[in-house]
Amino acid sequence: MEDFLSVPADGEAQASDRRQDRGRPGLFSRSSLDPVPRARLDHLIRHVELAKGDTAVLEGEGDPGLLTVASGVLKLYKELHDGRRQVTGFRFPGDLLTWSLPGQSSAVSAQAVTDAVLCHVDSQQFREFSASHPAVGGLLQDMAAAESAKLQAHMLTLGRKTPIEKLASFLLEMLRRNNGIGQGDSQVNLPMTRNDIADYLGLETETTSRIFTRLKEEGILALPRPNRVLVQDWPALERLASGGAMRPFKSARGT
Amino acid sequence: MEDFLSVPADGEAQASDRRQDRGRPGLFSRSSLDPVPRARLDHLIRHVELAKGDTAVLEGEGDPGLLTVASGVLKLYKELHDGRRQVTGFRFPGDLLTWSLPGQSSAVSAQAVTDAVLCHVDSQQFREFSASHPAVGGLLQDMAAAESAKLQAHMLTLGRKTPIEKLASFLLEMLRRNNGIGQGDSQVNLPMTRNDIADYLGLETETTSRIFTRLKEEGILALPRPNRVLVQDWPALERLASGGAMRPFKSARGT
DNA sequence: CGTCTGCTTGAACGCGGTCAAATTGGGTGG
DNA sequence: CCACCCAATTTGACCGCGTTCAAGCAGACG
Repeated sequence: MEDFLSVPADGEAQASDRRQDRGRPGLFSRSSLDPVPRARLDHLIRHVELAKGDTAVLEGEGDPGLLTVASGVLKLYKELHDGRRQVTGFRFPGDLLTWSLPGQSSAVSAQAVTDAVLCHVDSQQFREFSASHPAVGGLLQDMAAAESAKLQAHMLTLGRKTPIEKLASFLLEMLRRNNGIGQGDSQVNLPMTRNDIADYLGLETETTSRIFTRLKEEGILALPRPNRVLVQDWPALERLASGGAMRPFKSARGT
Repeated sequence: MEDFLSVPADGEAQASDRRQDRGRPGLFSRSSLDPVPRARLDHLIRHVELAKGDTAVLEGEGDPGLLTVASGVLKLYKELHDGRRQVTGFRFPGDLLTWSLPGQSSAVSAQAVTDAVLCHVDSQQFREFSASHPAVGGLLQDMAAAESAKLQAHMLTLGRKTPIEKLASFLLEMLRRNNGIGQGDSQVNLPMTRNDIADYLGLETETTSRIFTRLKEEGILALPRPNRVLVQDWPALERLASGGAMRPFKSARGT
């Protein structure tokens, strides 16, 4: 049970993201759980190592079971026949990746954005386990409720926000994610490509790029390198994310 | 415990939708559950009657508990400060409306599209109950997984489909919903307004209306009355919904 | 019969998509 | 260490679709 600690250094997140990543690769590592059920649960876990770009789950392929992220970053997505792609979310260490019902196939695909390690429990085994450990079932319920809230918040973003508001919302999401985890507060490393971000926000890559540029010009953020974001005007960013105006696209290079 | 049967006739759905609606107003009425836990569970239920337009849950207001739909139709939605609205889903008899964690406030609002009756269980009581009845907890897990799959499918629609594809997807969703429940197969009554549909699909009312018209002109469906849809070219509709072309908006009145 | 709400239709505009090309930067091998 | 290469990002120019603004229309109800 100590072998989880042999988690490989995460390929992409290197420079900046290796705080929490190593920490506790157990199943619900972020959650409180009594030692006894925790130990029993750990027996059911199998670890899965992924290289950047590897597919962890493929939509329609049967019963991926319960998967959580031990280290690295993954993206969840769905595709249309002609290749149009919607990224439904990014998952970080400690997050629930997916869970399926015994015998059901997966509703989404998941791909590694960086090298990653997952924790896997067979869905049938988990079902049985949670039946005898109500706290664990409750934990999944909690995570499912949080998941549902997140998905719905993102639906508002997808359906009703302007591109600028979308990107602002996305950046805040990422920023908040590692404020809680420490680091220099108003900077993030974005391990995903502009294309991934675009697919997450229902935009095109070019649009996403242009808006990064615009936010930089407005002095709202700085981009030392494309993947490194540094917030310089929090209030402005938050105003944007919640629908607070600014002319829709170009023009008004506000100094 | 027999008093649930006093379910009021559902206001809007009158003409066509009153099959299943009366039936079994219990909590997980559509699901298999042993008689004993079922009876115990029923003790915790309180029924809530809503008139068309009533608000059942308001985003941010605390702990709505576990709510399911006994009869009628509801919409779930989120709003931006300036009034932009995203309908995240419609809920029909037998559906889970929302569930919250003890003490957590709701992530979405819910409003009655028609007169409706809900089943309500306090979240704390439900938590305790499901701890001693694993099957019930599992049921919620199942519904949560189905919920998550639905939300993600709709994210693909919102972010990546064209307006025509969006409407086609929506119509198929509604059609399938009452094919399983019986009725004349290729017709549905849409209890929600064009505006609700638009807010569900991330479009404007006018666009939605124009596309209805276009689908009618193409001979794909008929609209005896605005709220009554009759499918005439099922394959075409399915082709559209899954991303199968047709010039994006006007032109090409294909006879 | 009048009013009101929801639906439909029309016309014009402008944002974001699309196509195309330049530029950057990270990684590799000489 | 530098030169090179390829993928990712950025920038530019143009165009079309969906929104926006503005009337008409139809059915439901008092």
